[in-house]
Amino acid sequence: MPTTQRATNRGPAAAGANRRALLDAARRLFAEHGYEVPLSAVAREAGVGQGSLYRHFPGRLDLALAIFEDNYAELERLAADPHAPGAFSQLWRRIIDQTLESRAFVEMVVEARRQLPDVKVVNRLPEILEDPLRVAQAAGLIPRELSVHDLILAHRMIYGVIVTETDPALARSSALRALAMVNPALSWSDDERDTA
Amino acid sequence: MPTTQRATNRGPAAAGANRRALLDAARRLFAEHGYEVPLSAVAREAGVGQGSLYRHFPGRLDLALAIFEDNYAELERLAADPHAPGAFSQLWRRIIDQTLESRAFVEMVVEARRQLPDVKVVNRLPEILEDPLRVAQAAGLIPRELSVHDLILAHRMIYGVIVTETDPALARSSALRALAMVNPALSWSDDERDTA
Amino acid sequence: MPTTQRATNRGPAAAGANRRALLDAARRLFAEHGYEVPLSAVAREAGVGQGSLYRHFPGRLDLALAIFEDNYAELERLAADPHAPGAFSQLWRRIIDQTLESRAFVEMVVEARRQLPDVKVVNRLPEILEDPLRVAQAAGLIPRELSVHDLILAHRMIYGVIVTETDPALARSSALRALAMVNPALSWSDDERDTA
Amino acid sequence: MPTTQRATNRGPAAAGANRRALLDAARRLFAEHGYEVPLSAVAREAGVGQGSLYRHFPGRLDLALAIFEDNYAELERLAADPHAPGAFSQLWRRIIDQTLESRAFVEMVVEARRQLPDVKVVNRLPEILEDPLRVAQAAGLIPRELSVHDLILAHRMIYGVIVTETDPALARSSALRALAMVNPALSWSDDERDTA
DNA sequence: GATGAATGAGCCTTCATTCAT
DNA sequence: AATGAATGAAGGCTCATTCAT
Repeated sequence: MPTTQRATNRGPAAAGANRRALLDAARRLFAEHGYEVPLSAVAREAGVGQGSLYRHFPGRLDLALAIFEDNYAELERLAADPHAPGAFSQLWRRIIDQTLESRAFVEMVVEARRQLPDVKVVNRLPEILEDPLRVAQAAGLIPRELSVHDLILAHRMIYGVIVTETDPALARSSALRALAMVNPALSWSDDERDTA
Repeated sequence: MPTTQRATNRGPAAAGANRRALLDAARRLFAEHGYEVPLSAVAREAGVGQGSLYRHFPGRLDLALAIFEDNYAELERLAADPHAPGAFSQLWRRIIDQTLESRAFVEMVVEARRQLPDVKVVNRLPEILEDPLRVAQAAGLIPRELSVHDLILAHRMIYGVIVTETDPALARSSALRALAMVNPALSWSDDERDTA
Repeated sequence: MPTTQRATNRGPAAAGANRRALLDAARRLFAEHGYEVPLSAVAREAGVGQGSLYRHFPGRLDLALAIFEDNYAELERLAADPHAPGAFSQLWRRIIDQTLESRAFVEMVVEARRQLPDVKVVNRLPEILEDPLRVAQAAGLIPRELSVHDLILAHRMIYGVIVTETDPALARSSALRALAMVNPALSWSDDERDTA
Repeated sequence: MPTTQRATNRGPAAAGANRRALLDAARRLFAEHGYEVPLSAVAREAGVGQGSLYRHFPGRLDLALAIFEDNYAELERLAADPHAPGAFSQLWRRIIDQTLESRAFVEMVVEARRQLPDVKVVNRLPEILEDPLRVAQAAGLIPRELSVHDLILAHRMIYGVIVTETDPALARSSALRALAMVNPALSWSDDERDTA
């Protein structure tokens, strides 16, 4: 039961970089081929050995959760200063954009929930949205009747629109149209230059 | 996990019955375990040999499409008489209920779309909804500003809500809440006895 | 996720033959390379697909238990007629010979016991030996003071001798020497022609 | 499952200590989980880096041989003064006890022999036993007809008994019973306090 | 036609071994 | 000299698909 002769080994130095590469690869491949891509493909795409993938992320779910984590972290940065001008609007757009970027998200959420006994996959959006929403409502930018929970429900609805979109190129405009149906204040005209 | 245990080799006789059994089994297992259940499990659940499964449905997708077909057929029956009282309302509810019954639908649609070059998975809802909607609008039951495409978009939104619901028991009420957000005329109070 | 093109498929007819081929291959490879041989090697040696191996024997242990079973079955045949002349002596020799044939037996037993919660790997030797031993004692061939349990202990001792033998060619004579040490009535002179 | 948690990188200082820690860990894990425990587990249990394990012991076998070595060294200390009262008896008991302590010994021996062309795994028991045995025989404590080789054969028999024992708690008494069968002079009554 | 065993590609995972730090 | 991450071969297992009966 002997083993092998390897080629390159960039040593433990690559540890951090590998983790990042794996996350990026996973994000890319999940988006492109769905949540069920072979993990071996993720390792290959990341330019990393199978073993390293497993060291960093013992299971597919850990990869998914780490991506969630990243996304949440970005949103939390955006939500950190609720009084900045356009804080809510930027935050909300970013949430929708993240969803557009990862069509596989639904599958991930579904699977994550199927597999994790209970909490674990906490929805952190409520806390993230709370302050920015209040400020935006005080400024009259968002109708008072919209609660944080309404927004989260709206977000889930957008998931549905995105994931059922035949042509990826249309996903964004469909999502905006859907948002407008829910409440015009939650949508925006996407005139090519990402204007609000 | 077998639910429907058929007896033994019933010979060529059971030809038609097998098809039904397979569809039922697939519907059940897709709902319970997701679109990716082993096809062998479907055959087993149907009490049918592996080979028969393949004769009737050469691939997973064919199974999914046949289920779509069934659903559409049911809806078309409902839409056949647009002037029957409550025609639109019943049709619309059934659409939502079908969606609730098959949480795996999203995955199926997604996968079906990913794999089929183009058409093939035609969305037949537009024709189905057209007449009943017009009649309902004429009767003042549904606002004029809602187009067939709006309804289809709403349907896709409901997909999202259902599939992201943590607790299956809450799926229905979340869906209704979401519909109400889109347009109150599309929702209904679900007072336990499925009343409209 | 399509699959493959196979070469030969002798159909379900081969079912029984495959099982036998797998058992034979396992017996051979366990003996030659120890209990930890790759199961894939067993399948290859048996000229059978990986999947068939798993259908017949879901785990390594099932293979081991089936081999035990075979051995026991042979011994039970031998023990069936305790009054046949030389019944005990033949039975006892066969037990020792089986042990010589499968040096990997110790590992198997050890592993089987490590993995199976409790009983399951029943030692069937007591019942097998009981009647033949009594008859042999009545005939004055075996000393009265040897109980069935003593024989089983002796058998375990022989295991130890066989498995620790450096040169396989010496295993048999070492075992006989060991038996003679325990009790001369349990050994025999092995003058090339398997005489008792 | 870590038992011995060492602190952190203690630098080149701990050179010698590491070797000891590795041996202890290996002895423990071999006994607990069998000879095939992952070497990484040994390193972890020893609180030592993977690399250090390899520096000290290039392969699994080296670890096993070092353990043998330790055992032999202890026995040689005991055999150093054959005329001390009870020298043989203590030596013999210790041999049996060592065997009881490492049930994995059989596997190790078997594997060691399988892998090493020839000598290398020298059996040092003959020299160790020689003088103490002669003295004990002269004193009438051990029958003259027992040769050193008989003792070694008896030892191998005890291996078999120990390794096939289902319940580890019974291993010792089974071994003693077996020894008594071989020759009462080789056994002893183990009345709880390890008395001879 | 139905049946169910057979097949084997491919994925997940483990672990011996190397090597930058 | 120690550390621990990286590497990749290899083995276990699953499952889509075929095919003799």
